[in-house]
Amino acid sequence: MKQHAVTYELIKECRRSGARLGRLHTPHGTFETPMFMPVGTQATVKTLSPEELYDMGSQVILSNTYHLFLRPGRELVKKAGGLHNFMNYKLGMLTDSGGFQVFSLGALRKISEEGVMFRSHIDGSKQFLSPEVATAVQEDLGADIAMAFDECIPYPAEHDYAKRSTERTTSWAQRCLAAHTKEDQSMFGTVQGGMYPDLRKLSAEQLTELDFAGYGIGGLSVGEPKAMMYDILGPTAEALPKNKARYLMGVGTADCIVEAVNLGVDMFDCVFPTRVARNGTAMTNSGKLVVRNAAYAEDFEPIERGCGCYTCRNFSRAYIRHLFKAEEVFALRLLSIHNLYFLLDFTKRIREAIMGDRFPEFRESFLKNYHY
RNA sequence: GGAUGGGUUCCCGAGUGGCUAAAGGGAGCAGACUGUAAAUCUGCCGCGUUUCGCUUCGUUGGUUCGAAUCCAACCCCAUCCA
Repeated sequence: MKQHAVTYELIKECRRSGARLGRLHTPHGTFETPMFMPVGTQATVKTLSPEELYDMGSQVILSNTYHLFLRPGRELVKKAGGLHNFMNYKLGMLTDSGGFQVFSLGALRKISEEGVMFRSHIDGSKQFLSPEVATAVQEDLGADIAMAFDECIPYPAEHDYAKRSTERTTSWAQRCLAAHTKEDQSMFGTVQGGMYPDLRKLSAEQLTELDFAGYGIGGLSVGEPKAMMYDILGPTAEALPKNKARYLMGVGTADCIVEAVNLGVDMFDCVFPTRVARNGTAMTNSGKLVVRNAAYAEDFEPIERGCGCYTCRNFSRAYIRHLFKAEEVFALRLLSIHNLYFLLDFTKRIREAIMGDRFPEFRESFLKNYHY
């Protein structure tokens, strides 16, 4: 077994659920799990400064290989001294491999065993991403964690296709590891397998053998019912080694996070809080609140009473709604701050609950009060 | 006082005899958003008992099988002339 630059330390397991309390040791610090990672696709968490992220308790953040590869390009980021220097974020960083773009840019791409041909959504030019290219680009970007290049398939998908795709993800994972040389960076593999338990199990086993530093669970929350996601997630997480971090990719919302923690997941990322914020929706302990709606025109309460975020400490629903109606950019910032704070604080409360041996109670009371 | 242009659904604005409850935009209202092609997208937007009925295009009256569209008078608005 090789020495990884990023390691997971299991601190405590909940005795009445799958929840785990842990620490992620990285070249840029040690971080606590379960953890939510804000997404900064293009080397910026949209609308926010690094200082604002630190203030809300942000630990590891995400950036995206595909997007930075297209613009500004790997050479430029490398010349800048890597992503940390380029965007001046001093804590943990993870780059997604571009595997999700294989899914989300479905109309603009062609997959082969060798890799994926993309038609750039920016200028239409042809671009090629393979396990080797994605790994090399991620080494140039220099995040603490690089993700193996995978294929994220849509839901629904035929078993036959899911099987071939899962096998491809495994062979791509091998190629990624073989190509990876950067010593102060670790690589996580990504489990696929669609909504098929047999494929999930196979994928988890094959990737575990490859001894990645941690494991992403991909291909979930792509449109399937939540119950199905949990059904797949539980066994998948269980099939992964206990001494490695488990990262449910692309999730999400508070209810999904608490359920996934319950099933043994340690890390999360999602565009949901920031995207939804820019579209006028706030996340709260009782579910979403569309602050843009007329109901809040004269509501001078904060988004959520008792919330410690900058937005809630200083501004009312009525004010934020006004900013949205007037299309003022401050509105986007205020809700982005609140939503990220909410999830970061939420995972903190989850950690405290696990530590205090009351995670099942925490989960139950949270879900009871939460409206979808 | 005279001349010309004009008054269209919350606003702007198209429409000049039937295919018009009336284009398009704005405003308003609501919904969606889960490893970011997203400060985006979608729907509603005269009223109602909603595959049908009713009311509406400055006002009143008229022509016509049929009028926002044609005619008359009147009331407003804009510009110009006195």
